[in-house]
Amino acid sequence: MFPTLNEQMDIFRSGAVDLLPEDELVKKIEKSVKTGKQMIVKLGCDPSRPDLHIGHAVVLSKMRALQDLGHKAVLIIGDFTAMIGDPTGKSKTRPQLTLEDTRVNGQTYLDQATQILTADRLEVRYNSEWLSKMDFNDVIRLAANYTVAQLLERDDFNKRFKSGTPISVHELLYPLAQAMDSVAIESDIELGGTDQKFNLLVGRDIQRANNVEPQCILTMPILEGTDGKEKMSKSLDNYIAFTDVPREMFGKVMSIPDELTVRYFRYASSATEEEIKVMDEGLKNETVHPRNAKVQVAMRIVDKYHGAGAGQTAFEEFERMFVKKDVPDDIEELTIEGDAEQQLLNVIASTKMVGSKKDGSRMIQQGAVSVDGEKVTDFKATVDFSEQRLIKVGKRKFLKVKVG
RNA sequence: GGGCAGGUACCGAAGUGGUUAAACGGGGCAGACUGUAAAUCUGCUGAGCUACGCUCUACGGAGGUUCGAACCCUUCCCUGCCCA
Repeated sequence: MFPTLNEQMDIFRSGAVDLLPEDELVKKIEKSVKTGKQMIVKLGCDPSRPDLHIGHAVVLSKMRALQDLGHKAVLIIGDFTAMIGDPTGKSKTRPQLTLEDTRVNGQTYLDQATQILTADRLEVRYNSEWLSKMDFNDVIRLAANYTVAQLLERDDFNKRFKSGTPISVHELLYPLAQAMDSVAIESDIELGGTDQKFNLLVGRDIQRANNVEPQCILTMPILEGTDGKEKMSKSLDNYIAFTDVPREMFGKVMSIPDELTVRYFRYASSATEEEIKVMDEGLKNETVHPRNAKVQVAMRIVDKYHGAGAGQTAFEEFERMFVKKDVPDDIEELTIEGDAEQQLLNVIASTKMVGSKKDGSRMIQQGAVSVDGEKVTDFKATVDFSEQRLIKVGKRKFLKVKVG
């Protein structure tokens, strides 16, 4: 019923950065094949910011691949740990959320994650289920399993400690809380980004201390954001969200630095190893134009989230908009109240096309605003809105407005 | 508990009584350019006002001194370091 060991190992290894300890994993797989019992694959997620981007998809796709092998995926929604606020990669402590907030976010997260995961062989657990039941005794017993020096090995804590940035005690508890998740569900393997390596490894120690067979860990690369420098994250605004409309998604992929094209192809689209190889070689020996390669990647990514064919449409629209400097065809239309003749500044401010009136007047003076293709530079100008007018602010903001 | 150093706009960081909506850097936005929303160059970057000037809000919080405070004083809160 399960594929053979070698076939499975190929899937496990593909694209992974760390797979530790490999010999333990081999034993687990052998046991699973022999007994016909599925392995428990854990993935923890942080519902404090539930908008998934394609960086998250790297790990989720791996999870999906393991589901397809026949293993059981357990998605842990860290509603309890989100109240602590995972300090990962942050120089500052995150805001703490209420349990209620995290529940709502958890559902949103789940809705998006299931775009990649299959509902078969999927179990969703909230970690407040067991963490909220622990009393102070339990916490002390848990904390006794780890030393401060061990926790300070974690890169993030280490940096903060050395630079004198505050670390609260509750943050130190975060890896331990997460490790308790592994105890609770008795996971065989836990997935995560490379930034989670430390946390995942803590899981092994805490499982062992609780007489649970230690999990293996599998880490996937962290995808760079569209700026090509930092990791993709919402706070850096260099992300491509699952929910981005095709046009946005396509454009954002086009904006990544050329060197990242193949990486995005491998980790963000569903390309096969063969396809990746072809593109990589084509770019290296210059038989493939970098732009065309990127277009291909962009189309594949759009297809992945918006269905086959969506990429092609997005591409055509992109061409029209940027290469031919034309306007897109699905512009939002808005009907406003009042007189036919209205001040343009008021209109763009009230429709949120600009941040404030002050901001809007700056935009107009900079020549960033046009009406029906005519640039407007007088911020006191009025426009007759009895007919529908096409307003453009900056490069990408369009709105059709008329008085109704 | 004691000592020292700090808390400035989205972030980092100057400024230590008036010419400070606050230097500079990063980020963001816009314009030009580009295969690209990359790179580069240039400009803008608190808000309101029918407005090239005026008003309001702002330098951890609250008071105070002063004609006038981010800058001085009091007090409170927060952070780091050292000693105990």
